[in-house]
Amino acid sequence: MNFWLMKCEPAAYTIENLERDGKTSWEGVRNFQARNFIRDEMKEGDKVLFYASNADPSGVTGVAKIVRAAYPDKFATKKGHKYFDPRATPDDPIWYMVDIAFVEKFPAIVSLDTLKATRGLEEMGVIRKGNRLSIQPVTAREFDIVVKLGRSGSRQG
DNA sequence: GCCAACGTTGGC
DNA sequence: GCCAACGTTGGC
Repeated sequence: MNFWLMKCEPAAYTIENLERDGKTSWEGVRNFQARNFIRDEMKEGDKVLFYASNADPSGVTGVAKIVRAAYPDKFATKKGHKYFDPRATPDDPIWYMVDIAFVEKFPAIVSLDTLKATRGLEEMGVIRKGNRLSIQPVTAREFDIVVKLGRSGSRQG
């Protein structure tokens, strides 16, 4: 099983939205590195740290899981849609999406400050300056540390 | 809202 | 294939 961190701005979608919806599709990834993770490595059952970006504060708000592995991002071929990409065709969809389901919401956000201050998370991409990748792999150990922090409801770790 | 960092595009 | 310009991300 693989572990991931997926970013989303609260203005677009939150862990509360996911709790309400139960599951959702994750379309609109338009970065090749992130696309490759989705297409080649994400598998049903993989666990996801749900990260709120551009938030106050930014941080991990809960856990989700992959319930459907990569399939073509249908919005890429939908003319007029904001995710439309004229290069995408049914034969070569270019972009892929997955479905994720709600697992748990943390009692308090694990803020970026906390992630940066926590021993064992030094290698996480999300704490590195300038890393804008919206989908990042995390190790099982990093995943466990963040989930423990989240369940404890501690802001300081 | 600012702007640094970075990925992508396109002229050459 | 280089690299400047451009657009986007995302912390602050």
